[in-house]
Amino acid sequence: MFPDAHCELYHANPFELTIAVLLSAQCTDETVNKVTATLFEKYKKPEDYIAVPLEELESDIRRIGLFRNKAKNIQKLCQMLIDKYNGEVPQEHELLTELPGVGRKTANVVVSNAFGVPAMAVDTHVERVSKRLKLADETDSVLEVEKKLMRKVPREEWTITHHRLIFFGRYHCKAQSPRCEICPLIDCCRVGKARMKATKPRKTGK
DNA sequence: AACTCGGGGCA
DNA sequence: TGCCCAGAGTT
Repeated sequence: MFPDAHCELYHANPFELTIAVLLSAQCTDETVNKVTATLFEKYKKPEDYIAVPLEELESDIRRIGLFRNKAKNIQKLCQMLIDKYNGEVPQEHELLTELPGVGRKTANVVVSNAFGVPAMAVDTHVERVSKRLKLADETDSVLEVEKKLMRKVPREEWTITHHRLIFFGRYHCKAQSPRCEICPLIDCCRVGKARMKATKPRKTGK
């Protein structure tokens, strides 16, 4: 769907994408990819996830953080898909957020990457980068950041923009160790220059 | 707004 | 070892 998406899970079908994004909360994409690689071999449809005991599903995703909550949510989610949507993932954002474990960010990722609806998915990376680059105020909530980004970027580029910002935040403008010394956006940054000055003198014998 | 869940990755 | 991480739900 998005050939330059930074993460394998964005190339999955709507159902697998939903499961993968739900699993990705509070852990890195590399970890999720390792688990889903084998998980999607064993579980193909919603029926497959509820056909096994909860303990077995927990064990299958045990390497992911928060795995107990996530396993429980996945089984409830699959049951809801079967009961209400004929086993398919609904395409409406509002219906998606009614699913257990699916919040605003996950729903935005699903509608934009699986169904082609432009959306700005704001996670911690997008929030941090947006605030550093003055695309939003430091005290803005996640929702406020999302609105400001949508205002600044053309609608048809919302989806690819959140991919770019996530990639930039994950691999370059990191939370704890941003690579300010080689950053081309240093002049637009709220904290970059001050940070470089503060971390520069590494051998001041005081 | 603050708290909790939780194993993996990284310094 | 300690600390943080592609969030969501509850209080």
